[in-house]
Amino acid sequence: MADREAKDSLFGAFASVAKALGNGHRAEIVDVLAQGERSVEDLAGEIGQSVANTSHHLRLLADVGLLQTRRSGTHVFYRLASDRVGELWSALRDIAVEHVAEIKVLAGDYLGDRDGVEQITATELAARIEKGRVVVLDVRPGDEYAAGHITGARSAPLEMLPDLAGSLPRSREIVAYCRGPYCVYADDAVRLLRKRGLRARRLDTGYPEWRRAHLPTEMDPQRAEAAHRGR
Amino acid sequence: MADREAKDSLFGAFASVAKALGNGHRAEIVDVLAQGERSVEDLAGEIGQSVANTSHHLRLLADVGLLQTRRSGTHVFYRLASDRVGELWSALRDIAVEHVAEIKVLAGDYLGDRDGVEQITATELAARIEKGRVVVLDVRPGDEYAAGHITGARSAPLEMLPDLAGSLPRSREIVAYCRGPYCVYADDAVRLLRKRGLRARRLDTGYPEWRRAHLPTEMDPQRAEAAHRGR
DNA sequence: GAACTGTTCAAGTGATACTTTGAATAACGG
DNA sequence: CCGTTATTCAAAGTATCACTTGAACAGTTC
Repeated sequence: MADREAKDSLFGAFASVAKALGNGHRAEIVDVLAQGERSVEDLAGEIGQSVANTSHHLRLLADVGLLQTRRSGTHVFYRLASDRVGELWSALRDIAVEHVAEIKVLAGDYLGDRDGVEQITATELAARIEKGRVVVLDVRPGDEYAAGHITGARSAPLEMLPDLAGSLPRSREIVAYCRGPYCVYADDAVRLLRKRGLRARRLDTGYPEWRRAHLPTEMDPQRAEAAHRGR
Repeated sequence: MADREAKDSLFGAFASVAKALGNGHRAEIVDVLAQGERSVEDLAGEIGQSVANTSHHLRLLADVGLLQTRRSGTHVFYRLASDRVGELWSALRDIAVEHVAEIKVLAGDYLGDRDGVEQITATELAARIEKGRVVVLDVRPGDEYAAGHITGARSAPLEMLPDLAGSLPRSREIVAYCRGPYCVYADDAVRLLRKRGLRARRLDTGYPEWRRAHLPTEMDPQRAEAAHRGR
């Protein structure tokens, strides 16, 4: 059939998008960008690569349409092209966990022992927030909190958590959350808090999943205004 | 940080799943398997590759956990590891279309001119079926129909459509569907039927999407029994 | 055991992927 | 305009990997 060639080209184009995600560093970039936009320099630090190399990977992702850019002064900010890209990444990650036995081992190596770190689902947490019976801690870096967080959550970056721990109520349950299911911040936070005798659990997912599920979020007033102007 | 290495390994493993989808032939295989299980030989014909090469690609997909196999006599049947894999593929395809301008061109090259091929959404079709005001035609090959189809649909493989066309009511609207949005069968069917003066449209997606949306489906009684035994 | 189907192996082929380097470009502050 | 800072580009280095084929091998059925 003469269509063969056209069909191969079409499916080759579909595949090129998958190929863009088929590299560990680029996967990590997408994972970080699911939190919100970031500068090249920022991302380079986050993934432990040179700026030039990071820029290279970013360009590749942008070329297949997964990322978009915005220039602000001397900085260039990259962001996911749409929420659907974040969903795609989540789906890929979940399927990998579900079907690749090896990943459970690797996740264990990275996250450390999760014994003693109890989890809570997003729907359950949402219900508890409604009833006002829980303190929610956002343990991501401060600027990620400012860019958007679970409504009512308090910012508690890991470095500041030891200082904050004293002011937390012993009577109420504490739930920490961070970037996603494969982010260590919340685990570290829960371990620290439990060591101090507080009742702490972690959200089983992270902020991007929460937001995409249309659960209540809010952002730093300044940011909200800026985002509004950007529309 | 010592975690760097562990993190790279973890994200590398996530990326390996994406890499498996990052090849045109493998993408096509997944697309075909979304209709139901297939033998190696069958798939080789479908994607226009040698059996050896197809087996190779299938093994790669199975190794990252996206496919599973079943042996029946001398044949080995491959299938998607779960519905979620089909969803992942759909999501990838949709994002590619949404963000890669080039794909619209390639799709046009493959599908031909879609002028005159009106579409109908799944929800709209479901509503019309309820009211009994529409004839639904499954224009995929007969065995795909047997493996599962839209409830009430009539099997009308493209080769047999010219013979069947005469028996279709001129008073009612006809909707043809096939494997998915990038499958040409339904387009060809609609063009043929319209040429004969019938009112025909195509479903904008395909059978896999319909089933995953939990809209009503049924299967060949024999198949249903076999599937039941397999549980 | 003959026929059929699928897998594996070894080998050929061709190229691609990733990273670094150094220079170029762009925007800003003064 | 100039120096500074941030990012991108082009090129080269490095390593290796991806894809396909043909033939041998293995499991199943008749």
